[in-house]
Amino acid sequence: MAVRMKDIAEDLGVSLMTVSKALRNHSDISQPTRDRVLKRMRELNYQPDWIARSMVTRRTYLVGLVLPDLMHSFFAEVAKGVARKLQPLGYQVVISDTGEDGEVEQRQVEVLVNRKVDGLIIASAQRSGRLEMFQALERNKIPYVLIDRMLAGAEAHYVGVKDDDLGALATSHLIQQGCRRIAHIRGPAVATGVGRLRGYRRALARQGMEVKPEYIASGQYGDNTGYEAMQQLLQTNPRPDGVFCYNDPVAAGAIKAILEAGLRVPEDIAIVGAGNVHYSDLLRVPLSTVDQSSTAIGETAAELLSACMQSKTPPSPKRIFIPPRLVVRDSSRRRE
Amino acid sequence: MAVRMKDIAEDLGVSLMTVSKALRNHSDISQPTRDRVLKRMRELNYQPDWIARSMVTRRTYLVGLVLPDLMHSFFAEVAKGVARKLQPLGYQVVISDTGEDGEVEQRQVEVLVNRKVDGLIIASAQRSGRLEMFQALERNKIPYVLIDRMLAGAEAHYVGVKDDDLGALATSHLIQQGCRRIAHIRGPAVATGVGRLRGYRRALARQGMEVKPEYIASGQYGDNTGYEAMQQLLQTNPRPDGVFCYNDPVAAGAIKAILEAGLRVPEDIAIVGAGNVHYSDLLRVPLSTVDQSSTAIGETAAELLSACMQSKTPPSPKRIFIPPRLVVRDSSRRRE
DNA sequence: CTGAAAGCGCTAACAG
DNA sequence: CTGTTAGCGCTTTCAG
Repeated sequence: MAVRMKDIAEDLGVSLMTVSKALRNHSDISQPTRDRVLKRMRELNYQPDWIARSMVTRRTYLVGLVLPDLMHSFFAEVAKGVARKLQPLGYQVVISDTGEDGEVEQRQVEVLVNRKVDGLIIASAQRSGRLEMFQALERNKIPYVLIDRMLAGAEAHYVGVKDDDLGALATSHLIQQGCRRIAHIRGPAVATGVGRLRGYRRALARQGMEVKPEYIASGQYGDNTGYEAMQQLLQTNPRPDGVFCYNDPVAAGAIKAILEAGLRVPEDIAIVGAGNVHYSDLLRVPLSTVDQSSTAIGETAAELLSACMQSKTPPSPKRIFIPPRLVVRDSSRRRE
Repeated sequence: MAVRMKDIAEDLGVSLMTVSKALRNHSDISQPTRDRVLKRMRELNYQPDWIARSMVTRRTYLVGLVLPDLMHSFFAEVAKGVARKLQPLGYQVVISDTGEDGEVEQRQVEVLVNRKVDGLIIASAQRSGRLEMFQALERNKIPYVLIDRMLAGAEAHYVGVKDDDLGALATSHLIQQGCRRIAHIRGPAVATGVGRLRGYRRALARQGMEVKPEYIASGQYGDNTGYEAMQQLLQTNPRPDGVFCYNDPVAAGAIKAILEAGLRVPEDIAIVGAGNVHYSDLLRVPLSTVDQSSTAIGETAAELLSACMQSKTPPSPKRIFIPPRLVVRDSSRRRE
């Protein structure tokens, strides 16, 4: 069927080995022979069988990308960044959507490991402290890079923002806009959720403002949860005049709830999200948010992983922090 | 390193073949032996080496999913549907984002074919008439299913809506809402773009309404293009009172342009999009749209492909049409 | 510089 | 029912 090295070798009257070496630019082969072989390869449109090659080299040039939710455009953008960097190097990216479920994630990672991926990039849905999966990866010497969500205790490579800073940045902005009763719709119990909450607390504390428990509502990561959490916050008395939301979808849901209640954004309640999803600008009220440079995260993680896969000895864990960037749109603009 | 069949065989004092057969539930093996083998496999946590297996079976259990844009949540949803169906069958899905570029698509498909995927699901960015890629797939006997965008002339499996019907449905709805000057922001020159335009024309013709060339603006597939196309439409005189947009992102951009011009949606101009992206409900004006059952498309395509990959002889091309469903929200509601 | 030998881990085909 | 033989297409090792 397809052309094999053997065919080319016989065709040219050389040995199979000569062909193999010529293909891979091995040094111990004469220029004329190499040229002759390469020329014939091109003519016959020879394509190396990577399966056969993998069998002996034990490398697949497959990389797993494990994400909580592809529908969240933040992660779709990360995926683009990863693919853009890795494909030119000959890697194929296999995406796994875990649906923000730690158990599913563990199974998916196992599948990818059985698939013999050369490395993994993971935005983990593991609750903090659940390190088994990563320990297993280390035992098996499979290089991996965490993105977006750092795992306390994991001696792993990480690329993403410092969530404390992100939370503090968003919250401080609300304070500057004149908000005095600032609430937070918090995310899941992963690093991002926990860190942003911590940043929110830190910013309030720094201003000597009180952190009221009833002002911390539990959303998750989707717009429907933001909608519900906001309805709950609207019941408090006095109600908040500013809300920092875990992410943009949650913020979009929150805005919907506020408008339905007959209140105005930002006049009655100012809103800030996080993630800068690409449609933020098109929402009911254009959404203020904190940009995390999703594409850069993907690209940086890809570069880091590629370095790990190259080097024989695992490099010491690197943490690359991307500075969060405030993007002010209408949803929080109360002062000029 | 990892446990191999050979290890288990020696461990149990049977031949390698016995182990191999037991694993795959071959019939000619006694129940006791099978049990003994399987038990030991579990104990040693044996994982078959799929690369070695692929080498001889010539199947990789890899499926390529080729999409124009992962950021468009319609396609992200399709991807979820595909993965949900295919993963339980042991397939791994490899997603390729072509950026709506036919050339990139061709290269990506080539890469996937070299990767020896067992099959492909493609929402193609090829301009109509560009069939080479598909002919090559057929020559190589690689089963594939087209989704979302049918290709005229391709004798291929297809899952998606009839775009003519979709366009007619949206346009008729605008007519029913009392719009009399209906414009269209058209998409790229792929089946969806062409078909929706045709449906738009058909609906107008059926009502004896004139199709004015200046009412057909060329958007592409992103919100920025919708924004620009709408600005152009606003220059026409008289300006349209209803616009059917190629897809939801385009519609979102159009709404932005209208509001910025100081006009109201839907009172001055009613808008309908297509695709029912998940955030449609959260936009400036909640967006009326035509739902295409993205997840169902993904799942159905996956099932169809899986059938093709199973059967030895290629089944005759099947076309599965999913009925488009109108979702009316505020952006087009002018009458109760 | 070139090539022969050995084998990666598994399965298909057939022999006992 | 069990096992033997012969590869899949390639690379690694080592001898010419």
